[in-house]
Amino acid sequence: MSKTPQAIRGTQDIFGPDAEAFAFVVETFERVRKLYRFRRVEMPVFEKTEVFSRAIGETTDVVSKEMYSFEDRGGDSLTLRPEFTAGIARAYLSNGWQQHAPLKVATHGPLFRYERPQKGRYRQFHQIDAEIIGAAEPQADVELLAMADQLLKELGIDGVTLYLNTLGDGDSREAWRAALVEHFRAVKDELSEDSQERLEKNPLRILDSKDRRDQRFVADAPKIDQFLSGDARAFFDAVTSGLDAAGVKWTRAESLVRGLDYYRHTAFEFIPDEGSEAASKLGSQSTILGGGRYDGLMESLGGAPTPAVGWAAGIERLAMLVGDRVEPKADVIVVVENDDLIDSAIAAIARIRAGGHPAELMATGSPRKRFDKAVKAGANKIVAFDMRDGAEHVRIKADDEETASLVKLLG
RNA sequence: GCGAUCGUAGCUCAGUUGGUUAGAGCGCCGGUUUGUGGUACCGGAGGUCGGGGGUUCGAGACCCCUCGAUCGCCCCA
Repeated sequence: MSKTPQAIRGTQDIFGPDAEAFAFVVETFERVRKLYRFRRVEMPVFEKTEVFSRAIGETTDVVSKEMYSFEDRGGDSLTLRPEFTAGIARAYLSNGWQQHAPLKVATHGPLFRYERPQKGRYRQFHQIDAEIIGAAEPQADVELLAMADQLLKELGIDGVTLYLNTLGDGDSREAWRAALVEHFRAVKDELSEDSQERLEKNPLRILDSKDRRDQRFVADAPKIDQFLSGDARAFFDAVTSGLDAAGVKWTRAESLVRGLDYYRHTAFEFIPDEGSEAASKLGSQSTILGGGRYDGLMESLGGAPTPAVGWAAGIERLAMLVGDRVEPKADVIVVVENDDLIDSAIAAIARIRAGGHPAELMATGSPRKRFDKAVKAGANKIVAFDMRDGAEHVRIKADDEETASLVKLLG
């Protein structure tokens, strides 16, 4: 038994270039979110278990086997949030945020899912999230997708395609689902074991099965388009024409479905193109940003029918795609080459930092090697304190203009 | 939850069919050298070989268990 405790499986200690990439994703999201006028919200990390079980659906994998649920000291069943949407919906209802509708909100933070860890999949992971609540218009879907598209562009991520589908309204979705069950039940024995199970729990999922045995029957499976009501079709057409107008490229994916029960109408995922650099960085975790419309969710939490759309993206997955970000170098390094001058150096670096320059003090280790360490650290401005002829001597290594401004700063 | 591969200094790795005191490079610390500079040389610290058990005269290596990482399935962001 080793004496130092190990980190919990599936958690990460993010440091160095990885932490810089993580911060870059969050900072870029914050900037883009303001561009689209989404308001910032902070949400609890845990909720009553029923918030998730009712909103997401009892039969989903997330609820039935991936939640971190526990009883608190008062005997209530609580759950560490496995996603943002259900908690935001609960907050919308319990705080009377209807008065702000249509409400555009954004947040980010940790989520928890008890899954087998893999590259790009963790038990504590982090998402950025954007929601528009109380907006029934297809323009809301368009705005949300335009924001996602711009975010990915500003992160410098390319080789990614937006796949778009509609699940229709509640009636369309149910009719389609029933037809799918009928279609696949006829050939049940020839389906993969996984899909035979999906037939009962989540028949839509059979459509994106990777198993060859299933794919034979997927090709001629009923299409959602056959079941779309006139309104549902008009809604989807409005979304796609809005995307075209916004300059957002998209691809129709008829078999794209979402795992959670609450989705209606628009469903979408941003997925790296096969064979692209992005795809190889992500391994088998292909979706980097996904979401859709969830008009039925509020009712499952006891609220009035409320239309809403949202998406979430995994920060770790995005960070893998933006690549290593170098930690910024110090603007100025103050080197103490003689320990008697430490106080002079402390006074100097205080002024430099007050002047707005990121600065580092180099005053440990062999005095003779400190200057070399400063040079090696890559600072372009170095202020060195040393004794020369029995008196304090300050040397500045920088170009002339910078030297002048440093001299002024140091008085 | 299922299947597979892998765990040796801080990092990247070597370590012969099982055989003395487990090594190298980089990094770190110290000394000398250089002295408007990222040099060179010398020295040092740092490993219960992921953890536990077993086989053996002897295990870093072989076997079992366990923990973790990675890859695929499932699921998802």
